[in-house]
Amino acid sequence: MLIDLDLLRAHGGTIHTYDSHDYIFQIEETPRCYYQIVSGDVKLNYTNEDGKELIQSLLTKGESVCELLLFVDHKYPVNAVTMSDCTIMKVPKVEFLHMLDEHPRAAIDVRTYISKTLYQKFIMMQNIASTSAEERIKGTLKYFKSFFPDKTPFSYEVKLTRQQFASITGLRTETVIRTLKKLEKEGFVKIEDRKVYF
DNA sequence: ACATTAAGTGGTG
DNA sequence: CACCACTTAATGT
Repeated sequence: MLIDLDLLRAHGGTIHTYDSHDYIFQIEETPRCYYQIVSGDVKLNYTNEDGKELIQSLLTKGESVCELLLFVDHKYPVNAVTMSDCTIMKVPKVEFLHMLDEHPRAAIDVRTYISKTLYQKFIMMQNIASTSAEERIKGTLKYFKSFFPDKTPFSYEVKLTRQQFASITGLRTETVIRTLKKLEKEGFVKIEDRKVYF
């Protein structure tokens, strides 16, 4: 949990519930609130000029949603879409900023969180900049698993659908499917009941 | 049982 | 690889 819920509540925070596939905010909207996921999964996405969805990042409980936009004067560059039923703590921007002034600990946590996610962005950018689909997928798998404590082979199950995986790597779902099968033959991943283990 | 979504296959450019 | 067409498997109501 990035910031204690009671602290957020004490600064104007309120709980909101969303159904799966709801928009928390959309591209071009002006950021006015801090959002912290209490439960559920959220994706940040946008549609490219070809009409293809590209996922910028995946967020889960405890994380905040595009909080960095509260520190700069820009509109949202992505949509925030729920991927499941969600409950989210929402705090008005002004009160959130006041809270950071009054609680250095929270300010440090936010700074650390932003740094961490920015670092992850660097890693993903390098993965996606790879020329071959195989390297992109390998890199993305390693990236995902890096967040899990169990480092033993095939201990990590990819929870994403092939389609979502494609939207993250910028590849076609057919390419993801075929490459994944190729990686299975190479022993890089294991596939059981259509589930991918790495 | 029927509709919908995801996985998988073949073939073309 | 992307893109298109289509089949098969899995899920949902």
